[in-house]
Amino acid sequence: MSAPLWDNPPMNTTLLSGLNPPQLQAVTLPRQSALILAGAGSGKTRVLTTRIAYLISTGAVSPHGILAVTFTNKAAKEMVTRLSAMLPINTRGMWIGTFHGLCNRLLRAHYREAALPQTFQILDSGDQLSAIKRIMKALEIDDEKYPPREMQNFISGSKEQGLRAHDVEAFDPYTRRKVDVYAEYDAQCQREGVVDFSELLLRCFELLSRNESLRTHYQERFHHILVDEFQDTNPLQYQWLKLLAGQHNALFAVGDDDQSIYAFRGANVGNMKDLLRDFKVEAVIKLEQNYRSHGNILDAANALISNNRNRLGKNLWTSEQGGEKLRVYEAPTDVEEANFIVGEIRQLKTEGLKLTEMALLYRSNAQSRVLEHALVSAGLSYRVYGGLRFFERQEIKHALAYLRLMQNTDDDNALLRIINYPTRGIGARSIEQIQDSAKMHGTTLWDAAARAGGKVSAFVGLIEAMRSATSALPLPEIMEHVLVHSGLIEHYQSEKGAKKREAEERLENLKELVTAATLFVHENEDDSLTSFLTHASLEAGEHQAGDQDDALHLMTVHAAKGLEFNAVFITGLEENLFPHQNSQRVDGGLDEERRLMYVAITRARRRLYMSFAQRRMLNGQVSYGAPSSFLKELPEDLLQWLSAREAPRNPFASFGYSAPAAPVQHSVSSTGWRTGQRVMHLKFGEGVITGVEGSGTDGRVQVNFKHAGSKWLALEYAKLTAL
DNA sequence: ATCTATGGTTTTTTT
DNA sequence: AACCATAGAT
Repeated sequence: MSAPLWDNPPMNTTLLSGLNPPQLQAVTLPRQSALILAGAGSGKTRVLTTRIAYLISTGAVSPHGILAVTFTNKAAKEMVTRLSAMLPINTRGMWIGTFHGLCNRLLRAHYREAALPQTFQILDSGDQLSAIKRIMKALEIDDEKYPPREMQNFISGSKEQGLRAHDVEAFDPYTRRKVDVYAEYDAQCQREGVVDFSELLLRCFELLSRNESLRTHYQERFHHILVDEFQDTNPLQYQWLKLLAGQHNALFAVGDDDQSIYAFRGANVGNMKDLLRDFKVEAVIKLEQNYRSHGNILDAANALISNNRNRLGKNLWTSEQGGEKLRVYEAPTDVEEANFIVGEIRQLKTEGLKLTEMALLYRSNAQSRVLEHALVSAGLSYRVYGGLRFFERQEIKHALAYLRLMQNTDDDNALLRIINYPTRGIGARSIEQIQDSAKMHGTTLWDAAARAGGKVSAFVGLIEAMRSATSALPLPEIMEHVLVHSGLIEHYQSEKGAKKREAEERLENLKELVTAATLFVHENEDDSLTSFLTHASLEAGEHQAGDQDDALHLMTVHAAKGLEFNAVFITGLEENLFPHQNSQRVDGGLDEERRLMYVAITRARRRLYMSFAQRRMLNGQVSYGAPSSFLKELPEDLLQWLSAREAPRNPFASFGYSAPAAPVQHSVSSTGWRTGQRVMHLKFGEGVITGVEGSGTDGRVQVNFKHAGSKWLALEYAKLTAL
């Protein structure tokens, strides 16, 4: 253990300074279970990390005795970073991580007891779905009647409740069939030595509940368990925590019921009330002072969330009263909404606000397209968070599948993915034969393939050759070898025509994969292939380069939780989009959407824009939407409408309320040009109007050209064509 | 066996 | 608009 730092606790002056009374109370609480109700922007992360630092530096516990759980890798990383800044300790060996990451760690350490192969691999949701499809085909189940996606939700959902197939109550034949698939799926995963996300948790839970000595060992070790975003825990996670806490340990849970936005994934806010009961919690501390947002923003958020029932009750306040009003903009179309936003961003930029200080939020990933397009035309740099992650790209998954198969030949999923990619003359017919043979002999596909001849045995030979050629190589070189000898590189290089560009990007990504491997080897003690593959599954999205650039943040509202920005744009505030249509089918769905809106609003420190469009492209066709009902739930006197309300273009739509007309911004000026208009110039080429001055032919316009940059042009001379 | 065209379906949010 | 699965063409 590290030297006792608790001889001279300097934290009373530095560590604890600046905490408000409830924060201080939470941080210095004696060892007992507690629930900290921490509102948005109330210093939740600070309290959590400071408490850990406090416990360690006062000698209450050694770093070894702490278990800190978060939901995202980002949050875990943040905690570690802050902690190392507060304390001169090595955070490396500490158990700080996500539920999935920690369970993985535990299962790796006790793989035998958990009945898993040492190098078990993790299926991401895509892998899981294809595994399920495979099972369904084998069981000859009609995928019209049983959509694979639904099956996936059923299986994951059951696991998140802590239910194995035989635990699920099936009263009707329909459900019984699903249970069959669940059971068969689990058996298949076991055969192949793979686990899905929820299996990590369930397997870990079962391991601890069955194995008393192991359970006791960890219970005695983790004297203090701290959980972030407790409102997002599902029943299984809660049971897992209970198990580790045992009778004697303290569970320090931090959460905000108003920010519970993952019920669709099995999260159960009810866990907060259960915690109070199960742990006989006496310390409920509310952090209600918000240090983030101006008063108007907070007032709007509070007004909105007050429409929800069954809240634990919290009153968020700030000493920063007032501030700007919330700006609301109604655009005719999604494209014009995007152009408006671009205009505002430019303005904010000239006022000195950095792009990184601004965020563009939307309800669903598909909405980023239009926004991105406008940003590209305007030459503004941005960064999309979430969406398709690096390790989820098909070329990356293909490359990794080779590695997985090389390491674990039982992995049928991996084999099927690459046996004919790139194409090597093994078609559907051959694959079927292999599957039949495997079934008949009761072996894995790999063994069946090894028995076959011709092209199939050539494939088997290829994998084996790669394995022996790379067995002694460091990770990045293994990677390179596989990329070349699998034929992936050549395959993408030979792509031409329409797919050329796409293939080039894929090649770039493959190169990037080698870089990622190199980086991984440098940063991790355990630089084994298994470890890297685990990293790829568990931290698929964390791979973000160029964070230091001044770039705008684009992300879903979900992804924005926990973040804050000086200026925030909430876009697509239309009924059926936000709140989302599908939420109406679910019990309590609207309340969850409202909490989501609450999260969105409370991301903003100073300025908040909310916009919507009368018309937008949705699923490939034009749709007309009414303004989001959430806008009506915001106090009118906190809002500033930026657009005059035009008559709705849709004769069938009638928006039930009107707002005071405000000066129109970005309207067509007397020059005949308006900002956001795409134009063509004979010499400079394509561009977008970003500013208009003067009137008639005396005026001039500012155009940002794709290639020639930004220029002011006198209308009298410049020949501009509208695009 | 593989490529291409077609048509039907789809997307909410994610560790 | 993009993705997928399947049928038909090569």
